Amino acid sequence: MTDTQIARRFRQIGDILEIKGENPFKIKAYRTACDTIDALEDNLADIDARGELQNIPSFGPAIMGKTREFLTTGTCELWEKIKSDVPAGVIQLAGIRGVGPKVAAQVFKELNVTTVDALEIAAQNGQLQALSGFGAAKEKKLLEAIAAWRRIGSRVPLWKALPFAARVSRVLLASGCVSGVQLTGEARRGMDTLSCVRFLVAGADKVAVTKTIVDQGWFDAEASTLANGDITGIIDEMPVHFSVVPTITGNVLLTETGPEAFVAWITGLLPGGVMAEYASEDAIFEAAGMRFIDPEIRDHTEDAARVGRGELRLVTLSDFTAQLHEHTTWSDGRNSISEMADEAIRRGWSTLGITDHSASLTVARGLTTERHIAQFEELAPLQGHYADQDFALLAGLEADILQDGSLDCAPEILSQLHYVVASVHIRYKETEAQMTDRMCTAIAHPKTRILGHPTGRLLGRREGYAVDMNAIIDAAVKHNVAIEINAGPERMDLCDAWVRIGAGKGAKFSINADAHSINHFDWLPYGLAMARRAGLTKEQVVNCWEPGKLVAWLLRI
DNA sequence: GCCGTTTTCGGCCCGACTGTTTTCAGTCG
Repeated sequence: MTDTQIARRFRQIGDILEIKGENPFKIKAYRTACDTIDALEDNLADIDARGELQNIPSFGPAIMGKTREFLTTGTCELWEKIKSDVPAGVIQLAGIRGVGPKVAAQVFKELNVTTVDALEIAAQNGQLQALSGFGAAKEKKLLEAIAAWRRIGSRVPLWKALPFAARVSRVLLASGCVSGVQLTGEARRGMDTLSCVRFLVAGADKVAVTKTIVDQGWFDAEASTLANGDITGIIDEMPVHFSVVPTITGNVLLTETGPEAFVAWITGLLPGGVMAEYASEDAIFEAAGMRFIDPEIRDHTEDAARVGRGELRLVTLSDFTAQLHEHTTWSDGRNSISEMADEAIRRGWSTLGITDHSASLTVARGLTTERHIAQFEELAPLQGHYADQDFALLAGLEADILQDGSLDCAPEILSQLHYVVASVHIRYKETEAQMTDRMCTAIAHPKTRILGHPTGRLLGRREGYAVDMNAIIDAAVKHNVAIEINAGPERMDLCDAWVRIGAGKGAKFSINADAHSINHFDWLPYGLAMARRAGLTKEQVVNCWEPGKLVAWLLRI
């Protein structure tokens, strides 16, 4: 078995055990094993040959033993025992909001429901009301949840595609017959969700490359090889397309990246209006009399043209001077204040705002007034220490926007803070009018400088709350509050379409990793993707401003 | 299941919300 197949088996074992009602921590252990294997640099067989399996974090005796069974026999005792206990469709049911493992198991056992379609029909026919714990209201909500699941599930979130792409690159490049791997299409253009994950794979021996791809055991079912040698199929429920080419030329890369309208436009600017063979994309743009046009802006030809003419420069990672929305061990973060600050310095930033959760978010150990005072006592000497290094450590707070729109923080604490990131975490299910009022009230608070993850969406999991985003943007502009582009991979919130509208209304933005550990700063490209697709420049992003200007703005000086 | 260790076994995210129930189970953040 390949490592990918072994990882997949561990995930399937976890899924089945969950429906069977096993110990949740055991389930988590199998899922962790899957993620660990996916992230391994080396392959399992080599690691085992060196006798180093036990050195892999999250590998204990049980996972290690089953890994060896998979490596030597292609299966394991536990898998053979449980694999036919729960149909795959039942596991899928648990992905619907409001349906968890218990309900999935219940409808499977009592109604023999094994697919989402069957569950929908059962709900439409009122069959679920016969089950204990079900009533008309729950049945109605379930039908809505299934509709939402269909909307959400129809596209692949970028956060799911990128780690997969990294694995594809690593494995294919190590195979010996592949000379280059490039992610193209919507993913290269930085879209938050994709209709298909597309790759260009280069290799002199096309037959060998194709065989290598198919033999990895990635595909959920049989992959299809098209007439031109391309391979398509479903991997981990993602539509995936591999274009196999001898070398990755500029014209192939440009065409595969798309979109079609952009390719047609740039082709029209080329000599003779024809796309000839170019070694690189740079060569194409040069021939068209343009500078390099970033993939993220290619969906908007007018902006793309401005980039090409050198009139628009999109914000980039190196433009950041600050991060303004960060958590530490004071709430639900994994690193201390000084660890976060040291990391910020290492990354070349000059300002870091510490914004732990507020008291009402008890799950995340939000700061009570007493603990806030204690945090100030820790912060004060650190601020002096870092000031000596020309680094500003700011006392902030991610304050919950309470139901009445007030900030979740005592006035005596609020007055001591440098600024507040105001976010909605609780009571999502208000009407649009209520939520809009609530958020506009929070935006109007003088301490609020950033509106955190404005829509509350979670890609692939949850649609945002109902809110009038036009009214929110107007309020943010009026009160000089920056709208966050949260770079959490599952959030990418605000989305590019609204960022574009906001920018048109003169809004400011703040791109934040919402980091809960020093590694989470690596997420910034997800937020940048939204900003760059919307055509933002560094002037429109407050945490790209020079430190003096930024701090003055934060403090409303 | 794994982990950390008082090297043997308890802790591991826990409380709010919802729709059911008639005191609670399941889901979610």
